[in-house]
Amino acid sequence: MRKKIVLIDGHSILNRAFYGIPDLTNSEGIHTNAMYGFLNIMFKFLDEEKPDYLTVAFDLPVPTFRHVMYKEYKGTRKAAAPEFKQQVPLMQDLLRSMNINVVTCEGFEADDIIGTIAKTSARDGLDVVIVSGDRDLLQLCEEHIKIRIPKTKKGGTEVEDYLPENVFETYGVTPLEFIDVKALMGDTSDNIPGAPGIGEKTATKLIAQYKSMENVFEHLDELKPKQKENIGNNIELLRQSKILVTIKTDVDLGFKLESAGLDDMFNADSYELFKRYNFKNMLSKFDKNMPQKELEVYDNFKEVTEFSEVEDIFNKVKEMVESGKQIGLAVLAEESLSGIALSLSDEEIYYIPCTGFVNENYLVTRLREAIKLADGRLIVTSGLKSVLKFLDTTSLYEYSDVPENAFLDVSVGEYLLAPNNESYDYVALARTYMDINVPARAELIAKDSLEKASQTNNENLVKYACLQSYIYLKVANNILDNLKKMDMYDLFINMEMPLIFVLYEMEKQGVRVDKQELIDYSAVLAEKIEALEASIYKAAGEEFNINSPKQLGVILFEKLGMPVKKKTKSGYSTASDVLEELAVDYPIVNDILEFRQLAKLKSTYADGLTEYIGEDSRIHSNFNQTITATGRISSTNPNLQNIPIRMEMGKLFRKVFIPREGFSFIDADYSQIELRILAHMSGDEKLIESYNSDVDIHRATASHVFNTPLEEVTDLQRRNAKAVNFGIIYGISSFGLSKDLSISPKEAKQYIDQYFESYPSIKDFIDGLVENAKENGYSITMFNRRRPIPELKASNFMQKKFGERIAMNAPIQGTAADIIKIAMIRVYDELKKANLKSHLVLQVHDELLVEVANDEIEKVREIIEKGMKEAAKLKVSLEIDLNVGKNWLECH
DNA sequence: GCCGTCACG
DNA sequence: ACGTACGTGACGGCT
Repeated sequence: MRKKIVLIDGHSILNRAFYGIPDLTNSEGIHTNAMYGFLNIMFKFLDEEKPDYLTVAFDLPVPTFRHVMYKEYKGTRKAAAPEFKQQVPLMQDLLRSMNINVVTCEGFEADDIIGTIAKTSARDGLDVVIVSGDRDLLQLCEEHIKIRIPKTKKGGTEVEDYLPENVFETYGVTPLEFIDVKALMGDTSDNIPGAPGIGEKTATKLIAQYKSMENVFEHLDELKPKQKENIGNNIELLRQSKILVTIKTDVDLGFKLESAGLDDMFNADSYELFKRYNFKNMLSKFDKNMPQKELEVYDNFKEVTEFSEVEDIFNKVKEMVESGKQIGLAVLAEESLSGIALSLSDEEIYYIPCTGFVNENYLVTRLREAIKLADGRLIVTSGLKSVLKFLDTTSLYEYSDVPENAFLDVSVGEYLLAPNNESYDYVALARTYMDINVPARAELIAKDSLEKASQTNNENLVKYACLQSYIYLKVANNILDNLKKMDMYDLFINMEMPLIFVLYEMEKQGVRVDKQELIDYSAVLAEKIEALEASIYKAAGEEFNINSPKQLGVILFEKLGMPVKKKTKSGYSTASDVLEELAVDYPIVNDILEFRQLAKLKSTYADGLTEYIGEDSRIHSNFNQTITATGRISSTNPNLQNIPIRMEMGKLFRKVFIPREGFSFIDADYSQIELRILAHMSGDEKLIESYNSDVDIHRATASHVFNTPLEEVTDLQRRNAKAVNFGIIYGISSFGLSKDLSISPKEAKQYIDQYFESYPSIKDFIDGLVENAKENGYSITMFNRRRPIPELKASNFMQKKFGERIAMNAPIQGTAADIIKIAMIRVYDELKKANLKSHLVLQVHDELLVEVANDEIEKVREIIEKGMKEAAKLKVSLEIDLNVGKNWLECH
């Protein structure tokens, strides 16, 4: 068997990866997309070729012999993007860390290195595979030298493979003749001139016929007069071109095959770098090489079913908790409880399945006994909100006897430390804090439910459970230390941890929805939609799927010939702002707009919400605490934070949200909380004064900006001022404002300039926000919540601007999120303390909806008012609008 | 699984 | 020149 060597054209593959993979940045702001793409391509080829040897060749950033002989060589090539450049040396270091042979050679290019190694290796009896993004290398092709050119197509990479016969099929010339083709036609990207007027077609034809450039020179008389002139007048230049495009195969490299062996690619050094660059899905490659750390622990995972043993474990847990020691807890529950895992130490990690005498009641009882003994945050877990569900489902106990401060939720803690992350599960925590890559749920128990997994693959289920409890316990103090270091311990302990209990209660309570009303409304919508459909089909002259932007685009812009105002990546934009413009001239478009609106209402709200109404006539949506980068909470399954309010047709959905019998709703929302926060944080006297004198804030802004007495501010001026106020909060840009107000960016800029002239301290404030964020790499709220902004380090103009807008917005939006979280906790605590039946049901960013017992309305009104208004002490007052009603529409 | 669209703050 | 306002989630269509 011939041995095989793979040769990679480092620069060209890295470059291809850079443009093929969207920008990626690690937490330090280092761009990693090219490296990531390179590794993907490299692993793919290693996998396919299974070579014995591997070498990656790179250019050096110094002139080569080509530059010396022809000073215009690569002259017009524009400088590479800095995001690319910075990755070149990093890539080389990364490869070296993987013990991969990286070769460079002063005075020569990567092509020459590859050419030399390829030819010598082939001569020495190896199979050679060259991987490059560049067709220039095709000239190296021969029986045992294959060229592979990866192409990034959407849906994966395709590879073009070239052996000599493929080169001939594709180009009609042999690999060696390819050099002459190239010399004749030139190469604009390398600034090689070639003969004027001779392109790829002609050059190929001539070489196919005459076999070499020199032979073409011999037969100039047989050419067309123009070609004869173009080539004949440039013979010297063309000879030089040929030297330039000929890849050297005799460079003195001192290449040793032994040093190109593949050995120990996945070692501790490379692991560090993979982790640093956040190549998460590649870390599993290290598994079989670095298992030591994990295996030890896996051996200590133990399933315990013997009743007396379970008793012993719980007794030990109680002892530990009593003496102030932390334990790790993971609860495995879906429809029902499968079991719990307890981690007491590195040696004692137990999975206790829920079976036999060890039933749910038993487990809950014993666990609660331990929790009640905890003085301090000793019960370490993740997803505490769902753990509470398990602790609460028993009929044996009152849930409220469990002390809140017994728990520590490591995922919520990690969210504060890195709110941009997408996951805070045990896999992510193990990577971040323990440098290990542990199997994810999907790897252990596939798509099975937990119940099914316990029957089919119990061993993996035990591993899944124990791993979690083990990791939670392991990382807890690291996370606490980091929170303290970053001054977020208070935020964690006094805001995020207590909030878990509030959100749990809200989810548990849910909100009542009138199912029949929803179903009826769906039917009404269906009827209207059908009528609109008929009218649209008639106007279009055919039936089509109006919900398909693609089909709709064809009808509107091709068949009906409407002017194209805006395009998307994949075709014509049919977004509502575009359609609204068209509606003036084409009445059919109004029907389409209405159809869209009603279709949305029907699918998302009428039919969508109906699905979620439970046996208790209530919707129990999920409030997620670890999603947003700014600190807001989000709502899913269903999303109850985007129930319509602005449009008449949509509003009606608020009517189906109703309180239970004997209860009412109180809805309270902050009045312009973000602008008030801006007033406070900036300390701007004018804005503070406006709020303290209780004038309409947008009117006051208009008065200042347009230099008009308050009473004379026109509606238009007020509207403009309002838009500017929003703009300030979003991170102002003249372009965004101009779009919002349908004015020119120039006019928008004037408004902004005028605003900043009127409010200089606000300008200073937001400039300061950006400046601080640039200096620190993150923004910060009044309550110390951080948001890292890696975008600020981008050299891409757009991205940096985006980072700047985030830096302006995040502290304001985040502080508002902090404040309403405080309010929620206070309202929750007060309701509980007063032993009231009323409870929070929804939070919509600046609004709280409370289901209130009819005999508690006045008390609860006071609690809400106090809780919200006094949630933070600002330089301006926090005002709320509060209403009582019999449905959500009525009280908002 | 991504895109375009649109619902909310 | 670049080509956008900040933060979310769900749906239908399409690949």
